[in-house]
Amino acid sequence: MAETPPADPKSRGRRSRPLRVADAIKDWVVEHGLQPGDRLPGEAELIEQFGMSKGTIREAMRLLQAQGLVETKTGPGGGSFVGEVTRERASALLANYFYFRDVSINDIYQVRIALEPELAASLAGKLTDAQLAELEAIMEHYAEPARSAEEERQQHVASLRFHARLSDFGNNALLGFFIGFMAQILTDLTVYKQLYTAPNHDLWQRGRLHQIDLIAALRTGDAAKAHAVMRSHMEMAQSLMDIQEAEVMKRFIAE
Amino acid sequence: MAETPPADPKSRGRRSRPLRVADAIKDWVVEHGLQPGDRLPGEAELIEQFGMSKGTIREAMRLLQAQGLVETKTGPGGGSFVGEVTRERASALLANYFYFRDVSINDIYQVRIALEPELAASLAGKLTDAQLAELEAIMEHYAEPARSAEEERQQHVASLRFHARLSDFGNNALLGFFIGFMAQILTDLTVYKQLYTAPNHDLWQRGRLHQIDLIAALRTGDAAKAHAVMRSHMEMAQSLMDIQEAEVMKRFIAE
DNA sequence: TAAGATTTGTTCGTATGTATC
DNA sequence: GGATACATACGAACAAATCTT
Repeated sequence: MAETPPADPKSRGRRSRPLRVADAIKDWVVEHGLQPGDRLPGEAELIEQFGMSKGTIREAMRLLQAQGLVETKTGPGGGSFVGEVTRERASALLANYFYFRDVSINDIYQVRIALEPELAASLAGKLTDAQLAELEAIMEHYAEPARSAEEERQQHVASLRFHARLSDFGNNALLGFFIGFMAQILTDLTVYKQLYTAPNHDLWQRGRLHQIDLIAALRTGDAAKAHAVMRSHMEMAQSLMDIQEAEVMKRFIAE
Repeated sequence: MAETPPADPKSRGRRSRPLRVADAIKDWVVEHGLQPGDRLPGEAELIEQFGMSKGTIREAMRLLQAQGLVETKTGPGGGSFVGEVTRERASALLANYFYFRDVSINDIYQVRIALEPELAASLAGKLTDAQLAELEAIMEHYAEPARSAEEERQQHVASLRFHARLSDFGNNALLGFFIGFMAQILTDLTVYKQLYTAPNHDLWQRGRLHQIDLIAALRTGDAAKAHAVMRSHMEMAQSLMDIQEAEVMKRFIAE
């Protein structure tokens, strides 16, 4: 695991005890190659090992818990365990980074336009029938044009889920996370703000046709076609959002 | 800010007190629109406000500290302050997500190939003379071919810094973070493992020419050229790494 | 169902460390 | 250097959760 950078670089030597204990435990996990679910020493043992008080040890565990690196359970058989950082938590922690930074919808789409076609192309011909069926099932949520702002919003969330699922199907965890993260941000935004409140039959139809073409290209394994269709789809979505220069990501997320 | 998702979704109601306090403080920060550096209530005040013990409050602060959301200082005028999540910390937290997942060098390059040309194109004609000069200064670190494995490694780190700086110059914080994150991962990898240990004069020359062409295109504002050159550069780098199917990101990073 | 064992969760009082004035 | 205002750390006790019998 990576060392947590100190907030103040000059405070190298005078890091607090919980911080040092947390680092030591991380190193210990790495050196012993512990896997998610593996047990960590209990509070009592750590108190003895480090020669520190219970409170200090517990603060160290909270530091690790907030990062998703450990989970604790009470009761017999309980204790602290190595945790696998979930996608949700990683998204939440990363979203905090952008909280005080200005990220516009256009910024998000600049990245989506570059990444999503790449994903689509790499997935062409690689999806199972079950996966294709799942994508088609999601599309059923917007088989009919929306009749209200609320329905429009629900459909937009569903279409973002389409992209998030697609990103799960690849075998590139990095690409999958980046795409899923952006879908998550846009979803939160859709739910919180009154974005996408104007049902537009024409755009609905074109967006749906895009996805139908995309599924077809994915099924037949036409990577170039999948890339082109996804690119058109993204560009259309971007122009749709272009008006919305709202601020984005004005919330936190973490444990 | 975003709520920290519980490790176990079913444990909605029985979240521990430090967790609930941390969430309450986050909400309080958001609702009051506090900015980085703004003061949070002191321990004593929080103890009274929440009606909880000092230990519980402190554990809550550790949860927030690990996420980079607060910083604490001792002494008069000290206390807890709203913190801005640094790029380093966000990178570290995100790297933890990938610790137990397999991310290959090829995976990283699939994303780089999609993103870096996009960045280069969007920056064409937008850089100041000072920024261009800084990039050229970095290139000086590999003006001559490496004569040893160690020099080769240093040059590779420097060339990654080139890309990281370039990503800082854009005004898209999202794109900048993604690119900088990948450069960071590759840098750590270069330092830790014996990657890039075979000096290769031919590849060194081609890589350097790429960057010279890139600078020229950025200066003249030729977006298409910048895109193409960066794409070639990335593809060459990828083929260079292709042999290295080593596992990546086998370390943690956080506070 | 109930009791007991185990482990984390929480409190309180006190003392120490640290930075500012 | 001393006083002040904070966070930091310790220790003992008790509470709550959960597994086993």
